[in-house]
Amino acid sequence: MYMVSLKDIASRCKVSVATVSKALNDHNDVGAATKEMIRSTAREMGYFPNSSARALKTNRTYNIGVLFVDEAQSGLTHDYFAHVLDSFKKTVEASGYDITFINSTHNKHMSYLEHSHYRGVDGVVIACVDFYDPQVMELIHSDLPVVTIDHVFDYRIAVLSDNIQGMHDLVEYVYSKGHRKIAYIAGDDTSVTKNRLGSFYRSLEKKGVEVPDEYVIQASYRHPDMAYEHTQELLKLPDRPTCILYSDDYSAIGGINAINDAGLSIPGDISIAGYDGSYISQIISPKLTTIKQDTQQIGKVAAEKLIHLIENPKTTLIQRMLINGSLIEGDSVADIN
Amino acid sequence: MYMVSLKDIASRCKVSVATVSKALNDHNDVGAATKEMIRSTAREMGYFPNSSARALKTNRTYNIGVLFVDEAQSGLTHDYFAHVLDSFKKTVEASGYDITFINSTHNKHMSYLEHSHYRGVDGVVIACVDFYDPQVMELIHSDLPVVTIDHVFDYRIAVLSDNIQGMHDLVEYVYSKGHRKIAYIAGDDTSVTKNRLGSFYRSLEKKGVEVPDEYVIQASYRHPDMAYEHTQELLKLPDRPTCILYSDDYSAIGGINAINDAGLSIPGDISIAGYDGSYISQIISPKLTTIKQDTQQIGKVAAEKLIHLIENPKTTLIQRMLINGSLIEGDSVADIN
DNA sequence: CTAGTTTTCGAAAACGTTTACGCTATTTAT
DNA sequence: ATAAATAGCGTAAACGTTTTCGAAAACTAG
Repeated sequence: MYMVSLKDIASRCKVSVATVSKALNDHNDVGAATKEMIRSTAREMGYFPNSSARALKTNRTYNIGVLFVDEAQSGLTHDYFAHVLDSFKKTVEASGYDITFINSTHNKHMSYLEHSHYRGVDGVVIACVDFYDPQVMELIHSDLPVVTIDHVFDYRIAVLSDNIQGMHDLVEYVYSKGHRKIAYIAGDDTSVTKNRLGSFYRSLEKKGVEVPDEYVIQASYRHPDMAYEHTQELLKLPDRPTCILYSDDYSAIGGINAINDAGLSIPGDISIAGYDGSYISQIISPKLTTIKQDTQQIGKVAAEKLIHLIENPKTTLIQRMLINGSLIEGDSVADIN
Repeated sequence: MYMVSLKDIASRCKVSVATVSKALNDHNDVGAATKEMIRSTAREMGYFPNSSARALKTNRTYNIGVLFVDEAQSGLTHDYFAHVLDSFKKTVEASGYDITFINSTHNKHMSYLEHSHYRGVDGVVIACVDFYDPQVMELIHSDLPVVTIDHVFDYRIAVLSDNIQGMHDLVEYVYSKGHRKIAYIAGDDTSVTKNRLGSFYRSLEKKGVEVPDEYVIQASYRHPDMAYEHTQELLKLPDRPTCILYSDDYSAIGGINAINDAGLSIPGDISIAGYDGSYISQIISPKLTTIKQDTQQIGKVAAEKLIHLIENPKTTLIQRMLINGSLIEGDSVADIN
C-alpha cells in the first residue's frame, strides 16, 4: 500500500513541500486560501504524517513508556495494574499519545533507560516495580519526564493511592461495627504495605485498641493459599480475632475458604475484609467489604501529570497526588455491637 | 541527555558513517578487525540505534499493532484477553518487537488502518473485536500482515481456541459422571458461541441425550448477575437439570450465588461447570470444573505466526491454528452414577 | 610483473518531515 | 510619490539511518 506524503500533496497543489507542511501545522505564514486548499486535498488524499519522520525531526514521538514489573511477573494479568493502565491508556490516547511497554526482555539486552531512548518515548510512567532495581534508579535519575505510581521519589511526581486514609477508613468502619480484636494479614514489605500497616496501628491506637503481635502477619499479595494458612493460624489462636483484614481481595478469598473449611461462617462467626475493591470481590458470596482503590482516577491523574510534564518541560513543580479510596460495604463484616 | 549516533562512533573510530552502519549490521564488506573495533567502541559509548531514523529508512518499525475491542469496552481488564496479550507480548519481545495498541480513540480521528500506517506497524494481531466493524474489515483487506484470534477470515491466518473440542470434552466428562439433564447458559452470539453451542448439541446427540429447548439459554459473557437470573429460571423448571454449564467462569460464579441463595448446595444438589479456567475459578470454593483455554499458547502461536508472516512476506500459506483447551477437574460436578 | 579478482572502505542519495532563512509582491506609513 | 513593513511562499539543510555504487588497496593467478 502506498503512503501519501507531503511531496504528493505538494505536487498536486503546485506548491512546495514546505508550504504543505506549514499549512497542515497551521503556521501563520501561509495564506488562508492556500491553507484551506492544501488541507482539503490532504484530507481527500487520505494523508497522515509519517510518525517516524516526524519523530526524527522533532524528537517527539507522542509515545509514552510504561514500566511495570511485579515480583510475580504477572505482567498485564495483574488486576490492579491492568485497571490503572487501562485508564492511563485511555487518557493519553485522548491527547494523541500511544503507549509502549519498556519492561521488555528484549533479545538485544537494553536497560530500561536504553529502551526508552531507543524508542524515543516522550516520558515514562513507572508502577509496581522493584523501585530499588538499579535499572529503575537509572531511569529515575535520567532527564526523561517521569511519573511514578504508588511510590515516592525525590524530585519526581508521584501518584499514590491513599493507603493511609483507606486503611484508616476500613479500621474505623470495622471498629464502628463493634470489633476490637482485629487481625491483619499484610502483604510484602513495600512502601504500600508500610503505609497500610502504620495506618492500621495508629488508627487502632487512637481508639485505644491494643493489637497483639500474633494478630499481624506479614505475608504476600495475591496469594490466596498463603492467606489460607495464615488464617488457619489465626483461627487456632486461644484468643482469636473477631475480624481479619487481608492485604487484597484475592487473599481474602483464601481466607474465606479457610474459614468455611473450619466449619465457621462469614460473617456469623468471624468477619473479614479485603482490599482493592476488585470486580470479583463483589460477585462472590458473601460480598466482600473492602476498600476500592480508585484505579480509574489513578491512571487518569498519572496520565495528565505526565503529559503536562512533557508539554511543559520547564515545570519543576514536584507533586504528590493522593487518590482517595472508598469503602465498599459488603456482607462480610458483622455488626457485633 | 545526548544520544550517541553513528556519526559520533565514526569520528571516534576515524571511519565513515557508512562503515559504522555496516559494521553494526554485520555486513560482509567491512574488515574483521575494523568491524570488531567499531563494535566494541559502539558498545562502550552506549550506542543504540534511533528507531525512528531506522524505521524511516527501512520501513520496518519492529512494532506490532494490537487491536482489541470488546463489547463491554473492558480493554486491558478483560481477563482472557489480558492473558493472551501477555503471552503474545512476551513472545514478540523476545524477537525484538514492541507492541502498540491501535484500538485508540485518538483525538485526530484515524481509522484502525490509518493508525496502523501512522505508526508504521509491521503487522497487526486482531482479537475479540466486532469482526464485522467496517474498520476491522478495512484492516483485514489491507496488505498488512494480519493474524486473527478466535475468528476466521478468508486469506488470513487465524489462531483459535478449540471451542469445539473443549465443549466436547466438557460434555463427555459431565456425561461420564452420570449427568443426562444438562443445561447450558451460553454467551453472546459470536462465532465462539456458535462453535460451543454446536459442539454441545452434537456431543450430546452422539450420546443419545436429548436437550429440551428450555435448557439452553443465550445470555452474555462475563455477566454474573444475568447468569444469576437465568440460573433461577432453570432451578424453577419442573424437570430441572442436574448440571448447568456456563459461558465463562464469571457467569458460573453468578450461578453459584443463585444456587446457594436457593438453599441448594454444589455439587450435592446440583452440579455446575465454567469455561476459561481463570485464576479465580481455582481459588473459590467449590473449585470450579472448567475448561482451561490455553491463553499462553494462543498468544505465543499468534506471535510466532505473525512474526513469520512479517519476516517472510512471500509466504501465502493460510493457516488455521487450533489450540486445545484442557479440562480442569474441580469440585463442582458430582458423580451421580 | 602484469592483469584480473577480491576485499575493504567512503561518498552520496534517500526515507518524510520540520524550520531557518531569503526572496518577491503586496500593503502600510510618510 | 517613495520607503519601510509585512504577508506569502520557496530553497535548502537537517534529523540518523541504510544502501547503492564506485574507488582504492590488497591479493591471486599466470
